[in-house]
Amino acid sequence: METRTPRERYRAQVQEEIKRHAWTQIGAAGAPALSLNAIAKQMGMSGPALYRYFANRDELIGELVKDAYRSLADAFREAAGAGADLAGLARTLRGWALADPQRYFLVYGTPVPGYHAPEETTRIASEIMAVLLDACAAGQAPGTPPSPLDPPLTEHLTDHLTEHRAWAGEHPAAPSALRRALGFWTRLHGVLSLELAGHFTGMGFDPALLYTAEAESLGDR
Amino acid sequence: METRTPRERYRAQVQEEIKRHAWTQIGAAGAPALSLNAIAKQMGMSGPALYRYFANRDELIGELVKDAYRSLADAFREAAGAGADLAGLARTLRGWALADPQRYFLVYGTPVPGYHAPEETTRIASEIMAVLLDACAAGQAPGTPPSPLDPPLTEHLTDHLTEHRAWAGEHPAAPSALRRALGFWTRLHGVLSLELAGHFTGMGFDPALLYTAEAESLGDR
DNA sequence: TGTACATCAGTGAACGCGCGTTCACTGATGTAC
DNA sequence: TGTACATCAGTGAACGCGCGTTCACTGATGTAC
Repeated sequence: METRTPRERYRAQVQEEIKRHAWTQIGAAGAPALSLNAIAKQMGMSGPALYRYFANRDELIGELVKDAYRSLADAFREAAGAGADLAGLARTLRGWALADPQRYFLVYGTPVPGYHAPEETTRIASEIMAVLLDACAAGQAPGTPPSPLDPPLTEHLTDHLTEHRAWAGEHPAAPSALRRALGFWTRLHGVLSLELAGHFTGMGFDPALLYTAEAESLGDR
Repeated sequence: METRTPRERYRAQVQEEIKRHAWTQIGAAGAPALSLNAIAKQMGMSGPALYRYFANRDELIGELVKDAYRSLADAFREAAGAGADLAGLARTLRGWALADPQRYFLVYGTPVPGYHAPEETTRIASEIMAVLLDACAAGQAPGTPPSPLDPPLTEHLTDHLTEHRAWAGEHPAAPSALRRALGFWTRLHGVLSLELAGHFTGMGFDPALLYTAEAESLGDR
């Protein structure tokens, strides 16, 4: 324990208080800094001109979010329409995310504090989930014995999934299929978000290998 | 295909151009909106007073990030010191994340565009990884046969992990232990970040159950 | 085909505001003799 | 113990800036007769 003068102690105290307030501030405002005027300037227009196209800044952001959701839903529908299985959907998700990391983060990244998703967003989200659930249920005939490759399903979790299937749009899939859909989402998102946030850079390591390994971990047959 | 007047087409075109520019802007600036003046006001001080404590805004943010990393490292070290296994570390991680979601997102959320992590941050990150690797290697005697519960390890991935172990600080762990550490990180982060970003809300579903199930998926013995 | 009118994209000035940061200062606290 | 000086936390004014947004306007384009 080093000796500290009263001044040094006081200084450290205020430093801590500043940090505490900074933390609460970060919670209040982490929204993407998006400037209408800067956009206008880049387009060679005056700022007010944008108001012909969007009522205000929030409406613009809302549109961006909706577009992002729609683009993923379209990619999923297209892949499923072409007969993609779970591994195919995994590749689709990765392609969509890598094509535009900012778009990915706008949907799955740090939530914007004030902003709350419009209804259409959640509607599109459940469409995406529906495509995924179809793929999880397909190829799994009723009564198929569980494979050791399947994501773990305790009795407790099985009950919980059976009771709470509203999120799945009451999709008539077995609990094991619901479990696989959840695993798809969380495991692949785990690799993707860490990769896109740069947490693997400097590791000299290829996240794509890990991603495909995780996709294979879902017990698709 | 609905009919559209030239005006409507033009309008839609410009709308798209605006959105395109908005996208590139979002990439340039998603940093947490943190105001020094607002902090000072909340503390009943004048703005310039803060410059007695931090050279500027960026230095303050850097300190917050470093504190966040340190707090997780401390939690991990403490848990490991108390003899926690992988499941225990998983609980530690979840506790740390839920205790302060903002802190979690500052470390693992959408990366701040301009900001680049100071060296100390990466040093702390590898300390955390070292604790995790110890836990992954413990209880797995050399030559232990692989369990079907283990995360999947293709030959290709095994080779890759064996070659690229710099990220693990040259930790003398078997590839299967390295693989488990990676799985720990990505799978738990996947559940956590989706949960904290609110992607499970309105699903009437308990993410904690999914989290523990994923923790069990790591084949800890 | 030509003319009168309506629509509407875009402009420029202006608003109030908060931002980060500098500067010269005041006044309390600590230090040296 | 008392006095002179140095240190340093905090203030208030000021800087230039960019923000979202409003308003009255201009001028080109489309529409109706």
